[in-house]
Amino acid sequence: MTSVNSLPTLDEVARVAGVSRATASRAINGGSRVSASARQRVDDAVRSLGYVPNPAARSLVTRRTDSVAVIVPEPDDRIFSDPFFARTLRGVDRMLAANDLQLVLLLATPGAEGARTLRYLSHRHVDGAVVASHHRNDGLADHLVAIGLPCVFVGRPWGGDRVTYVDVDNVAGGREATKLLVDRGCTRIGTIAGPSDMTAAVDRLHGWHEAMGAADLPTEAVAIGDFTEAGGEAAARELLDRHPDLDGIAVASDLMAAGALRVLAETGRRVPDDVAVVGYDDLGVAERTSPPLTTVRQPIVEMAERATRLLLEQMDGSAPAGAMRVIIPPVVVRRDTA
Amino acid sequence: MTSVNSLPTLDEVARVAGVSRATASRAINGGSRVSASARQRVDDAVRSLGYVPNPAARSLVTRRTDSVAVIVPEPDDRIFSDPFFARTLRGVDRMLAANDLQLVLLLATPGAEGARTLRYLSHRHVDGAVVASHHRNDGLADHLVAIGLPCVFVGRPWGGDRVTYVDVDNVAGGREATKLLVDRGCTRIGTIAGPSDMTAAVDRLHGWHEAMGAADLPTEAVAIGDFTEAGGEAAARELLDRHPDLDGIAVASDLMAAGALRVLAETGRRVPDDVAVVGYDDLGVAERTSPPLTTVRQPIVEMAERATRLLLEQMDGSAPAGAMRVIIPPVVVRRDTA
DNA sequence: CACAATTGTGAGAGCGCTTCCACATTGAAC
DNA sequence: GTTCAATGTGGAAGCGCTCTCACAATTGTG
Repeated sequence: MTSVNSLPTLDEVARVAGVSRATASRAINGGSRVSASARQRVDDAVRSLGYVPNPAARSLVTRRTDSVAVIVPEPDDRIFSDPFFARTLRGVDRMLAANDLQLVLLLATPGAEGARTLRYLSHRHVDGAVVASHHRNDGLADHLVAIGLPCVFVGRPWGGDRVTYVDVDNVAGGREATKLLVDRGCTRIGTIAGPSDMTAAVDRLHGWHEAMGAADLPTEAVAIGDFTEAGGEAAARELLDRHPDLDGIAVASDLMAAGALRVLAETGRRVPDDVAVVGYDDLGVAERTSPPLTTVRQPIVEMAERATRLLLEQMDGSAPAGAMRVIIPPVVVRRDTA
Repeated sequence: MTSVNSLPTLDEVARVAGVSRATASRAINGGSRVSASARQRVDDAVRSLGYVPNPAARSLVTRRTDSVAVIVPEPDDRIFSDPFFARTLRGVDRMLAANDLQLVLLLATPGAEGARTLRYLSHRHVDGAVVASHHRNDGLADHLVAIGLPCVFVGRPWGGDRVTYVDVDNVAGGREATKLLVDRGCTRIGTIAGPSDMTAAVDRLHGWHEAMGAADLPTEAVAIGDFTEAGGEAAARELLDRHPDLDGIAVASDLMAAGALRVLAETGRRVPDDVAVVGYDDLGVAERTSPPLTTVRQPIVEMAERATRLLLEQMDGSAPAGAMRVIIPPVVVRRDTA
């Protein structure tokens, strides 16, 4: 009951329960091979002493820490605005909680800070890692493979077949989104792509090119944004400046699309009549734009859960040897902008 | 160099360096009382073996874990939309990183899940805790005090003088915001308050009452929102329904204010000419509403950093005995809605 | 030149826990 | 009644590290 100084140890529990430390340990850890009466006495002792096992001592011998890192290698500003991260965290946490594992969040700003993250991982402070969204050349995948830490990426990583990952089929998503514009009769279709150091952005742009090629349409109208609303605004402005006659835009994220919609409204273009727009993500933003955004759904929470499940399999050794990949088909969500 | 199976231990480092384990340990831990040559040999050995200390073993003897929990006891949906959490995380992480501490994120959904969080904390998996935004009756403050874990709250906790916290003066903030409306000549001023189980919401409402009382204005027009945009929308609708003649609204958060602005636009009211609006938070949302929102700034990142600094003092014993509180004065930010 | 103070070092005792092993007990099988 | 497995139990060996303590080697002081 007293909480100051030196918490009760397993020895004390054993003494109070009148059993050996070994038996007490077994009783506490789901123990098989413990008589009902012993277990009962141990339980009582635990309760009356307020005993809680010392995780350091335990993990010293079990070689497990029962915690998992979520690594978010992202420049600060995006974390604030993008619903992506929060949802990823939620999906992972939900899965971990169900397995009595703790989530350790690593906010890995690139550069010198990144070294800190790598160091932490090397120390085997965690049993595994989920990497949320990573950029080219951050070396994370390589490092994780090198130290042999179980890990899963949410979103296709660069140099991708060495690690397990879960992703939406972004090429197909980009293609479908663009096709929607083609099918409604648009002929001058531009795109606002994401930063070219992220696979999701590259893949969606690739999909756009595929659809444009299939429809025999020109592919000059490309602008790059940074997945933020402000970035989308700037990109839209640039795009419309260069191609004032666009009648359709495929945007690589809803947040950017929201920015683009604002520019379209400002410049007196009606959506979708003058310019049709398709976004990407459908994480809550798309429902709130005006008009509500037609978009491609990324089931982030589900992806995160799936990824975490794969990680758990790696951690308990039940996963097959190589790197696995799970590709989820995209779903187009029709609202009012296309 | 090999990474599979059994990492190198301190013993091996010592052997390779030709010193005792004790000396190796000293050399590695900023050691005083180690000759330059010994230190050099140990450093070389560490490098060549790729040695990293085992944190479990270390914390077993030092009784420190070098990690700090951030507890976010919040229903899921808010975490996604509110910039508050991301910024808090960033402030805390920045401070922890500077002190070589790790951030362990505890997403504590209430109820059964809450028990998991409490259990984790009892286990002394962390050296301290920062609690981000807490609700009445979650018992967190009591529990933390009971187990004697160093902790700091960001935002005034319920039953507040038992734990250290950092907060903006929300009463003053609510008062100033309302006064702004009074001073510009509004006489029929309503408010959209936050949920009454959060101190920030209660305090801001209190400030509103103070300002209204001082100006001798009626205080019937109160609606309650949940700090989300959708909640603000609903509350605004209700408020205008009951009091169609309002000429000013003090809203307890920018997100809710954004919802309210939309309702005002929909119902054909001009802002600020017909109805003036003041928000609260200024975390990026306020700049993007149309028109841009006059609001009260909460310097969240700074608060989080301050809180973390206080926590660190508690952890290293340099803090004074009792519970401390830091109250930051609010700053009104004028834009176009009032 | 004797003595004390300082510095660097290694032996060894734990930190609190899990788990292997050996040793009773017991009950079933023949 | 003997033989064997199954079942509980405790002793004891670590897990990898830090840190106290005793001791040797060095330096400084009178």
